[in-house]
Order: sequence, then C-alpha cells, then structure tokens
Amino acid sequence: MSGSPDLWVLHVDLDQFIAAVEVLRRPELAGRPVIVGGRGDPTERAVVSTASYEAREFGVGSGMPLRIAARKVPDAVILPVDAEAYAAASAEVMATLRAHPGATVQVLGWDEAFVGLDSDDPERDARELQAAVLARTGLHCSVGIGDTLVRAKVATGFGKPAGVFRLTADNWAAVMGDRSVIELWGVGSKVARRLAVHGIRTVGELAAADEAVLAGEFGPRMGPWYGQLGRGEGARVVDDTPWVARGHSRETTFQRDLEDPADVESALRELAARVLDDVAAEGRPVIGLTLKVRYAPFVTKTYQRRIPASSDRDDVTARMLQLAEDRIEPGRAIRLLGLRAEMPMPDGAREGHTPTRSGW
DNA sequence: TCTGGGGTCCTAGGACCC
DNA sequence: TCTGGGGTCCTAGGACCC
Repeated sequence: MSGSPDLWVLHVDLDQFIAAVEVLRRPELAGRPVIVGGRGDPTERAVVSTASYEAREFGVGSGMPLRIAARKVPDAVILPVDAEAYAAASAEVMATLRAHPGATVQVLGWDEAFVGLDSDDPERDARELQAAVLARTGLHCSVGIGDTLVRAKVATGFGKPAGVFRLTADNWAAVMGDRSVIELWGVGSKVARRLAVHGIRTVGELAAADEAVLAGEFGPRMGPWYGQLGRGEGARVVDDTPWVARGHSRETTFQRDLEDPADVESALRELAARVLDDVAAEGRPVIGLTLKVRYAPFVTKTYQRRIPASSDRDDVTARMLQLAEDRIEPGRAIRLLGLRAEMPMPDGAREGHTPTRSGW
C-alpha cells in the first residue's frame, strides 16, 4: 500500500471555519470583526472559539477569555456557539471531500481532514477540492500537500488563506529548519520550554538532537517521537477507519461558584444524564469513571475509578455520585464539575482521535 | 469579574503477582 | 540478613489538539 511515489497526503483546513459559517447565514457581517464564543455574552465565563480575520487584527484568538476579547475589539459582533450549525456544515464539507475520485478521508475535527490520494499532480487535486468545497458550501479552505501526515499538516499553515502549499522531504529542512519548535504539531509551550533547556529551539536543532537526550527528558516513547517530528517524519498513509470514542465526558463551568452540596448533587445528576445519553447511543458498557472538580479560584483535580462493566444507568449514576461523595472536599467553592465515562474498545477499532502520539 | 468543552495519549509511582 | 526482577493494573497529573 504505502511507498508508492505517487501517494500523497493532502490536509484540508477550512479558513476561520466557525466565523465563516456565521457570515454565510448573515452576509451583512462580511468584513466585520466577528467573535464566536460561549453564549455570546462577554460578561460570562467563556472563551473565544473562533475569531474572524478582521477580529484577529486586534489580537483576538481562540481560547482567549471572551471578556478580554470584547475589550480589545469594541465594535465586535459577538455570537453564541451554534454547534449544530457547524456540525452540519462540516458534514457537507467532508462529504464533498469523500466524493473526490480516489480520495481516502480521515476527519480530524469539524474543520479539517486528511485526504489520501494517488496522484501525479497533487496541486491540481488540491485546487479541485477547494473549488468543490466552495461550490457546495460557500466555504474557503487551505490545503497542505505532503509526503507524510505531519508535513501535510504543517504545510497548510503556509497556504492560508485559501492557498496550497507543498512540504516534503525535499524542502522540509529549508522551510522549517530555522523556525521555532512550537510551530510543530504536537509541541506546545511546555515542551518548547523543556527543549530549550537542552539548547533546542529550532526545528533543525530538534531534527538533529541526540535521541538519548530526548529520551532522558521525555521518556523512551515521547523522546524519539519528538525527534521524528523535527524531521517531519511519521505515518504516510491516511486511515479512514471509522473513529470509535474511548469515552464520553461532559463538564460545566458555573457562572457563579457552587457552595451548596445540594446544588453540587443536582449538577452532577444533570452531567451524568448527559454523559450516559452519549454512552447509551453507542451500546457499549461503562468500565471507568472520571470526576473533574475545579475549585475556586482555579485549582483542578481529577479522580478516576474502574468499575465493573455496567450498562445500567442507575447503577452507573450511583457510582458517579459515590465517587464525588468520596473525593470532593467539603466546604470548598466549586467553579467547574465534569464527569467522564470510559468504555471498552471494540476489537479492530482505530484508537485515537488525534493521531499525534502512538499512531505515528 | 481572566482563564470553555470534548477529546486523546503518556508518564510515574505504588500495589500486586509470580 | 538487608532487600531480585519483570509484568500488569490502577490512579493522579500533565500535555496537547481542535
């Protein structure tokens, strides 16, 4: 299967996806700074999901507290997150990609996917995909072309907005060598800082780093993996095996911290019901629970517990409440509560939603 | 009045078993 | 006396991604 010189990985990434969907149904917003987050109320505890390019000009980005974003852009249009609308738009996009002849599609999220293709002109395929997505959905996307998944993913950033960029073994070092390791997919601020301790700051330095040093710092599995990442190496084959969730979780940040145990219990029952709805839809039992508690001001604890496999809602709910009873510290104000249910993986399922770790 | 929500995977240490 | 070694399971925490 792999190894064919004509086998390419394309990474398709929609431009400012959520903001673009909002502008599509409200054309009068075109050209304005649009910020989508939470319930659209900047006085609430919430963060930015997506900002339009116009809003990004003011320094607004994903993950920023909505309150701060609103302060930075006084005339911003702030909208609530409408997950159903984005899921519907995403499904149209993915169907468009799958309709491309010979395409193998691996969805990574609402707004991005890998497309595997056997092609002697991947740029032509990229342009065709862009045109098809635009025609069917009105959305623009950028496409990265690579000989590995990592290179395709990184290439997309150089194509934005609405462009195409190719990154392979031939130009990886020239394009990426002098850039910061933080531009790599899978390297965040914490890992970048730990690398810097060893004098590793650029992608080129990471590519050439002593494997023993990396393994010593990050362990025998992650260490070598970071080295690979620096070289742009890894999987070359797009995997369209349907993804199977390992678990489902729900969490809520309260607009006002909870102090009353009765409020805590009713919040937990509400979360449990929602989690178990998701689990029931899969027809698999629950084998593990995780309770997440964020105490005021912002101290987060998680507690896990294996349980005997169960598909009984009342039984699992009771165990969730018991876990909370055992772990939550009385008298502390609670900012967030979360519950997660873990399920056994069926044989043959593709494990891992973000294939940034073992799959590579 | 900073700091969402839904995911995945890895590491490390202790328990436990042979 | 002075402390095996390997494997697996379990739990808490950390990191990253969209």
